[in-house]
Amino acid sequence: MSSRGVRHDSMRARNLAVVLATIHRSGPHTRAALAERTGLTKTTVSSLVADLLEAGAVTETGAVRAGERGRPGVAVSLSGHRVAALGLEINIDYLAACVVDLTRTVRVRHIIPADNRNSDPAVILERLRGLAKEITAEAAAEGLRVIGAALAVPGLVEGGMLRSAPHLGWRDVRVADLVDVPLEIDNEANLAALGELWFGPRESDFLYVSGEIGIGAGLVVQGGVFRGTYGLAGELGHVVVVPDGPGCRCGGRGCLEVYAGQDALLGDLGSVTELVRVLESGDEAALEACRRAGHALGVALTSAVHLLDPGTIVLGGIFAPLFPWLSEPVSAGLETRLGQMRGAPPALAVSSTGSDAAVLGAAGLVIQQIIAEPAKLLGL
Amino acid sequence: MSSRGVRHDSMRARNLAVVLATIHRSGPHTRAALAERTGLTKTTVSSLVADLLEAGAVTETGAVRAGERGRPGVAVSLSGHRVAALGLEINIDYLAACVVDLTRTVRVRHIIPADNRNSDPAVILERLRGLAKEITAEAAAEGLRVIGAALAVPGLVEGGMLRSAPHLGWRDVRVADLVDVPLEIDNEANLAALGELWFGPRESDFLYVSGEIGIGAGLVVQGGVFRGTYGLAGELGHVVVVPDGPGCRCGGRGCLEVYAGQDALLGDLGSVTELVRVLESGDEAALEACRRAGHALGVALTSAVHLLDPGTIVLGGIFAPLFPWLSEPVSAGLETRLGQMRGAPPALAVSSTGSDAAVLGAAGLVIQQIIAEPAKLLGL
DNA sequence: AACTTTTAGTCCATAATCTGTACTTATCCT
DNA sequence: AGGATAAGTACAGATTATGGACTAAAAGTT
Repeated sequence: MSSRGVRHDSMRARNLAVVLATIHRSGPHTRAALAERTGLTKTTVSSLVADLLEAGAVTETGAVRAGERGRPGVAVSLSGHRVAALGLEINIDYLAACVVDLTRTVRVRHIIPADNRNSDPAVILERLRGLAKEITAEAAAEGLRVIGAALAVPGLVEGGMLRSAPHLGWRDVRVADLVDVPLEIDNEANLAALGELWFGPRESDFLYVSGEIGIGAGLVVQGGVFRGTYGLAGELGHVVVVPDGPGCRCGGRGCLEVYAGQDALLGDLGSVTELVRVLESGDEAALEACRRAGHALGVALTSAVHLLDPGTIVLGGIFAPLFPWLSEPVSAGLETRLGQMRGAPPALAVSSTGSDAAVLGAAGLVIQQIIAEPAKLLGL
Repeated sequence: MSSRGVRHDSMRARNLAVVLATIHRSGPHTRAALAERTGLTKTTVSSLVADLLEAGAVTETGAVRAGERGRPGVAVSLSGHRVAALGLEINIDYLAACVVDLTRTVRVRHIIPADNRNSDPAVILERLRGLAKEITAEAAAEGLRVIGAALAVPGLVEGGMLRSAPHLGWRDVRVADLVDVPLEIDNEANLAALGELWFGPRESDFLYVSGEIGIGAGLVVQGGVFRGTYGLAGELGHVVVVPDGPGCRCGGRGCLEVYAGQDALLGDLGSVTELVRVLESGDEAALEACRRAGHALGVALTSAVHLLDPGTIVLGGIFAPLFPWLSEPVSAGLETRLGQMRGAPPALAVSSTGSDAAVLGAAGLVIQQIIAEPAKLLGL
């Protein structure tokens, strides 16, 4: 709730953002079409587009004939040639980075396998800094200037600081000076949700369920992630499934994570790939684990639907490859439990962005910021 | 997400709103203080304040000395003398209406007891129309012009239409032409949450839990109510407490409502007042019912806290008079279950607005709109 | 082939609004 | 009484959007 007044310069900044956002949301437009949609005059739009062209945010991409007669307009599209966003991720067993241009095209991508459990933050961050430098240079070779970055971490983030990442064994780590552009830090599940929004087929509001070692969720509302008062919202993994169930590492009992976390699903198996293999061969213990997890997910998601009212539920992370075995029990659970309360339960979908969701979402967050505040980030 | 461009008139409209909102949030200000806080110049603020004075939204209320020396400034405060908001409520056993001025002072208030269960919408709405007319006239006698209204109903609202109100026995009722000013309709729990925000001691984000026959909740985030994709968010009453518990009227099993709804709490007793009396006399069955309800609330709220991350939890409706008996088991449940996950569980508080919360919140919603868009609603 | 219609985009004078400096007003301090 | 300090106002100037006139480019019409 900005309580700052609007001045001439912020009026123009806002109008630049409106034009850019319109192109971003609805594809290439002629200046005339932009004027129509934004309610601004053709003159004003021309002037705004001129600034955006100069800043390299948009390009003119040939003539389009609007109706049958009249002078054809010139389509103005987002430019993939000048500015770009850097996405970074620290996870349990890898470091990842990608550079994405304004058209949401992934231009460069790197993943370094690593065992980051109980690691020294300084060492890992130094390695990540190197990776960022390298990938920024590769982007520069393609003519792209990275103007912002975001970092996804598997833990709780508050005030730009990593408060705790149990699986990394990190506490209160300040991430600064990693790159020489503005850097955002956010939770893996939140950014994976944005990844699904920006690089998947989603259009509207949805709840992204991120199955990793823990289970997180990111609720996307009106193009942004709902974070709650302290940024701790979306902890689906600790929603209560059985009030007197087995103890959970969080101190609670019968949390979803106990039934559907990676450890519960894998049992003795070493990896999700392996689990999928034995599921395909019809292994009864594995099938039963999936049924149990699906049932628990159905219960927790029922509570989540009642509280959050998402339009769609997207299963991601390790739940994505397991979707064929989870989908049935989860949607059955939702259907019988939600029953009379609403027309139909939210649609259940599988994530399309795979394990890249979080890095991609990190880059997407930056692109979102560029489009929301072009004047600030493009130096207009 | 407005995609409309900013023009000169919308710039001014925004600045009027910024000034008014600053006074509303932080009390009377001199023009100089407003300039400081909004980032606008003194000149601009003077001009904006002049318009707001003329529209009757603010008044000058005497001199204030800022520092030690210098000319004293003139405090500009919200005016309670010209414009007002109408709050309306249809509930199971009464109709209510109130007129509130911009200073949040309740100027007129009426409650008509009535048995609205399984009633004819047309009849009740006609009665409400009469009540609205009457109270508007009484406000006019005090010099107040009602410029907007909102209606609280115990049911699901979608697209300005009452989809279903099970306890009234209403379905798909269109409420139009009830009054001759713009009318909003919303769910009782959502508006009660706003009532707590506007007329209670709350400042920041909180989850308002509304105990009535059903149990609803309204999450207040950044001054507004979080509604979800279809406006169905906050159905705390059907969060799963025991996955295989007793069936609920919603079709699910073991919902919170089964354990902590009015029916479960009252047992054979006729009213909450009566329940309080027997609790005070130490009736063991009643105490046990409260403990059970408190335990169930603790479980459901744990899930809610993990998903929504509210700063505070406010118990309202019938939970308010029962707070002395519920507070202990609820906060114990939250504390042990949330344990390691966050610093401390959200504070647990009792609602101060009593059974008026929803009507008051309805009026508060209108005032919120006046303050957010003064140019539109005051005709500037 | 020339003329008309239609739509896109630009030019330029005008209008709306905010800014900044100078000025007036009101109070306290010495 | 004179000076210092802060609030509020006046007015010229700056910024940005508007609106109508103009140019540009295409298709239809005669």
